[in-house]
Amino acid sequence: MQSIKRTTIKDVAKMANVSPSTVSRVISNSPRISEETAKRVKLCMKELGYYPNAIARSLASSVSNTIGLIMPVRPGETLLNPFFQEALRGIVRGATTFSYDVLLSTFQGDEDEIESMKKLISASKIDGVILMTSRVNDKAIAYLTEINFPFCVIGSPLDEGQTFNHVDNDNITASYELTKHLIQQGKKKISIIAGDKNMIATVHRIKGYEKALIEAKYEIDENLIYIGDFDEKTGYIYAKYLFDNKINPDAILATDDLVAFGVVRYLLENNIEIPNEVAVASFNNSILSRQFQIPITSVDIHADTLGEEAVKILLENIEGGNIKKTIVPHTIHIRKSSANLSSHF
Amino acid sequence: MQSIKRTTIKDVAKMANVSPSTVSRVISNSPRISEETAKRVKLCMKELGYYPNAIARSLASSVSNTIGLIMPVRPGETLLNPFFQEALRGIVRGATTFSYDVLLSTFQGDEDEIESMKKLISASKIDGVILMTSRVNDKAIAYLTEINFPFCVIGSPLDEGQTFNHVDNDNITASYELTKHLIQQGKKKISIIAGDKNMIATVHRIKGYEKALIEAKYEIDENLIYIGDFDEKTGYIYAKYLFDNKINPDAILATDDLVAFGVVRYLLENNIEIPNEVAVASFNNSILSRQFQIPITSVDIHADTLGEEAVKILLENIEGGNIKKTIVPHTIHIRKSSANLSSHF
DNA sequence: CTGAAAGCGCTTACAG
DNA sequence: CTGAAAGCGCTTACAG
Repeated sequence: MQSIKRTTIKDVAKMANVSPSTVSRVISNSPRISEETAKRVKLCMKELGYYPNAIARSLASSVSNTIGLIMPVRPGETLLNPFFQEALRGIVRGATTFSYDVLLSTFQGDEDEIESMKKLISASKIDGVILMTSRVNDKAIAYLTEINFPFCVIGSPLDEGQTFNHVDNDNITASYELTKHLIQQGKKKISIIAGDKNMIATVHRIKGYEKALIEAKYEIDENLIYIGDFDEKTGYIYAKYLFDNKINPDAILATDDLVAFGVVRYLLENNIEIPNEVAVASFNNSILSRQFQIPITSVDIHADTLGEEAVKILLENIEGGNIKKTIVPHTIHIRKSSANLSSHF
Repeated sequence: MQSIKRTTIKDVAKMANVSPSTVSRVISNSPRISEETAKRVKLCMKELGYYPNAIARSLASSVSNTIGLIMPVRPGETLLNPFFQEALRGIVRGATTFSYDVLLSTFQGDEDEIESMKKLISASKIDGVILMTSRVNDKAIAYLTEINFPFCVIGSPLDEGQTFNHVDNDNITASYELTKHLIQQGKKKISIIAGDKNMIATVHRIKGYEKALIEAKYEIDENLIYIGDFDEKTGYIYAKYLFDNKINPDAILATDDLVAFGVVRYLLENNIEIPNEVAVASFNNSILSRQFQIPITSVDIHADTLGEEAVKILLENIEGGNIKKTIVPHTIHIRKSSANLSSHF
């Protein structure tokens, strides 16, 4: 098909008896074109089956109408978490609304993160970037800020000192409320098993947990706080550790459903009764948390909304808007893993 | 940052005292450049922090190094199915291996499917397309074949008559084996609840089911065959229908885990014992099928491998290769929903 | 092995 | 309201 001559703006111009400039203006809906001319040109475009070449347009105008999605470190892993899938759904929905495409770009194996980003941006394939996470001392955020390239983070700055476009939940409050719920269930020894310690979300969720403990005048015990990865294994391993070492908490807060699944699996295997002996609660409200062997109390962070809002903020930024943030409200779903429910919630 | 003059091939040429053509050849590793020159040019590129502009390159060479991923009809729905997530993972992995990016493009709301595709291809943003499904009388496949644009389908032709690049499981055999397993469990009245009837996978899975019944000299009963959507609701509704109307099967085969979840939910709510009264089996082996309230027997179709293989075939096709197909072997996981297991499988 | 020149298909000041 | 011309940053025959 490469051999077939493609229809260009020139063909349309010739047929409509106008200049290519005029056709170009019709395509971009320039107001400076007479209605009559516009109508005629549009007719010719349809007649010829003409569609604009986005690449040529990009080169001439430095606009690609494409959002870059950068996945942290290992794409395989990220893509496994249901959170990503949800967020992606929102991003695609948002992008579609505004006629943008989404480019999934990943870091080549051993390449340096910033190097990959430079390459991607210099390639001119994207107008802006959405980062799926924010980390402590995030290099990607620092770099994008430095070169002043439009971006929006799904996540938050560590504290108020730093400012950049972002959408997030109020993770501190969500975790605080979840912990408080466990306290209200009469739990006295609440452990937290968290994912990746470099993620701001992890830091915030631990903070909220501690805030609730302090408020209830519970002691903050280092033996109850564990940090691993965002996976089942982490949950299983630390749950096992807690009981092997007779630390015996009566509640475990996991910072991600996947972690909670590992925790529950350990508890079930060891015939530890949920929620009476040990209550479990977690984050993300993936379909699994609802349908799990034991339905798990979980915070719905509305990842799809986060994704959609991130697109909105990014596009405003591309248009020249100021730095913005959006906080998406969370919803806590209490289920059997943390409460003796009489009926279905 | 728009104001900052970007480093171009000309700057590198000037610094290295060669022509832009030479720099271009160094970038593309042309063998016709002396090692010495290449080395010098590369040094200058690094010095200047030069990265090639992929858009300009695309326009000049008609190659974008980007794969388009076209999602069927409603992006929101597709993205919900774990199959998609798995396949996407494989696609991204495959694309990364060959230094390709992945463009997620979706059909605008009410636009005609082919119209959207024409627009996307004319835009020159992609070198080839991966289609996530194959359907009966698939218009997208027909169109891409007609214009001879490189593509690969995750799915199969309806029969041997049609040929196009594709990767798939042997769905007929997988479904045949799964049904046979239910028969071997002593089940006499096996119902099948299938997703979207326009999908080739659905057609093939029903075919495999019927093949097993015929072989076992069971009657093929229209009252046992139901077709809906790829969702929980479909499973729930038809399970309810089966029992409300006293059809009372002793096994239900679902063509997707999501459908099976609906089936199981109905059975549990109505205190129908699994697997003794009714056995359940399904497809896709999503994490949920393992961890569900009752672990569900499911066929692992290895969607991530399907995605990765689709990329390989597509790239070969872009390079001018012939039409190919790859069949990825499936794995059946027998779980408690269909068999009384003494130990964990 | 290297360079000059044309061209990829658009956009956009500038001029009228 | 419209057009001629330059330019976006590359690639690639063609010539040497």
